[in-house]
Amino acid sequence: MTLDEIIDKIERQYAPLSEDCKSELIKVAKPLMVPKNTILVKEGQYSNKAFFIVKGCARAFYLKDGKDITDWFAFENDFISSINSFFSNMPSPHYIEVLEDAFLIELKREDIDRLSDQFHDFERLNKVIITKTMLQQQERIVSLQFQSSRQRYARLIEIYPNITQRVLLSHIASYIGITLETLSRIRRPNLT
Amino acid sequence: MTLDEIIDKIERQYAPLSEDCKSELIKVAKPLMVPKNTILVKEGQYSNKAFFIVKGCARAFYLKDGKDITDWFAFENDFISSINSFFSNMPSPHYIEVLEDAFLIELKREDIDRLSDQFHDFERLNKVIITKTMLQQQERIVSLQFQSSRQRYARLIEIYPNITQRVLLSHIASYIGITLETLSRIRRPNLT
DNA sequence: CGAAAATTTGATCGAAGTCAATCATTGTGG
DNA sequence: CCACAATGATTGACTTCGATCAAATTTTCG
Repeated sequence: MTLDEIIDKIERQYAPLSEDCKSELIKVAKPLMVPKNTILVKEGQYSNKAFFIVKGCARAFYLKDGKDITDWFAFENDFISSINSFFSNMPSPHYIEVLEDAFLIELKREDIDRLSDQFHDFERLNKVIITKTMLQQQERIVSLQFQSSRQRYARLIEIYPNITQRVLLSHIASYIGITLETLSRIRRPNLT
Repeated sequence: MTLDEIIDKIERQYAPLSEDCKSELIKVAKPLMVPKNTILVKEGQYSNKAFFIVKGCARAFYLKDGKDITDWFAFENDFISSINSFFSNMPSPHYIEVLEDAFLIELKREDIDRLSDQFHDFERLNKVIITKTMLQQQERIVSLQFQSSRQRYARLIEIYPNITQRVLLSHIASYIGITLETLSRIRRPNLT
């Protein structure tokens, strides 16, 4: 898949870009093939990179009292970054880990900011991506606030039907705010 | 406080605007004085309005199985809208209620969209506001996912030191995902 | 194949929920 | 301007969901 085709995909998924903007974007978009288990961003690092996932998947997680807690999953056509570091310029509380051999596009914040200043189109693309993220987070807050662990798991499966084939249950468990053991019990053949 | 002064405030708080953009914005910004307890948006309504709070405060909440659950607080210099309705064009799952006699600025989505198309500046302002919201939500997710109810309450007080004087405890309780009774116990003079 | 990693299962515990009653504060009509 | 009704907050008793600790079992992969 060429960079042109990938950018087309991004445009279809999010918002269109002018030809000028696209040719500038191509100059700074860095294709990246990375094997499973690669750590893209480490805790404590100032990460000014965002990754678009062409193929594969990744997660953001952090270590809280030695426990590994997944905070975000990203699959094909999603972006992932260390949200706090990228947007607030803080040392990243997150790690970002690639979960399957992946094909990514890396973008630096300085390039994103420059293109956003230069092209109204690109600013809009940016806004659309952030808005989508915000809406996903909104749904997640509602889920964490009022749904039982069963309901949260059911909802995750609704959104990502085959997620269990792609990521470890322990990652899913911490993502929906429960322990691995509880998730295992939830998944057990019904004993009504 | 004049509309000009308010727009200055928004610029300082979020992002600057060109003179052209500001004069267009003034044409569509609608000042609004509303008394305490006013419902600005009702559940089921398609709301295409966002409100900037000059003075006073408001909350977004919804009714889940008859229970009133607060999903968002907004104070001076904050924006509030029915997030799903405004951004995804769905019937609003939320109510928006004014909690103190308030001075608001109402903006319609069609105007916001038009100004965003017309002025790169305004698109950026938009993006900055949405980004800020997204980062707040991020913090809230982390809080709901890993902190005890005590920690969540302490954190809320850190962010809004005098919130308890401005909103009901029942609203605070549901916002941090606990019952009113649990909040009451948390607040009780320490019994270590 | 065999060791390490991932998942399941079991037993017990604790934080927060529910239900119910009481206390405190607020605001309105006589 | 007080009385008392309505609303808001606290407290108590009991229950429940999911956490923790501890194996046992299954899967993955070198």
